[in-house]
Amino acid sequence: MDQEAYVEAVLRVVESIPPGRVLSYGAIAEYVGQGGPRQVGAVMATYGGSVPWWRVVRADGRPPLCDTGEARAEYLREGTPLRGRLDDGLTRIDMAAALWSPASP
DNA sequence: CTCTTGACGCCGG
DNA sequence: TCCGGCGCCAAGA
Repeated sequence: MDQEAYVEAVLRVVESIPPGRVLSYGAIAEYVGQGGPRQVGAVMATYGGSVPWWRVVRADGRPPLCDTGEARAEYLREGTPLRGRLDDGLTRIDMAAALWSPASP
């Protein structure tokens, strides 16, 4: 699998994530079956601008570090399952409820 | 060829 | 919860 195919595979998965749900970098890498979480992150850093990047989160339920606050607004708008207080800037995602599986929509 | 770096992940302390 | 360390894979210096 060449670079372009890998990038497309990753973007395809990210675009297929329904509103209100999320996937972790690791989960995406696992589903694509190539590379690791860091590779997915690298793809997102370059081409993430054209996909719903806020639906891609860390395995521990935190949004990407690069998030400047836009993600939190999206979660509120889409009704993504969150945990804890939302006004403390530490928006965490309820992984158990929000994690989505590409294979079983 | 080696070393550093990164939108990561897991295990302690 | 926060912090640090180590593993991980690929790209760039």
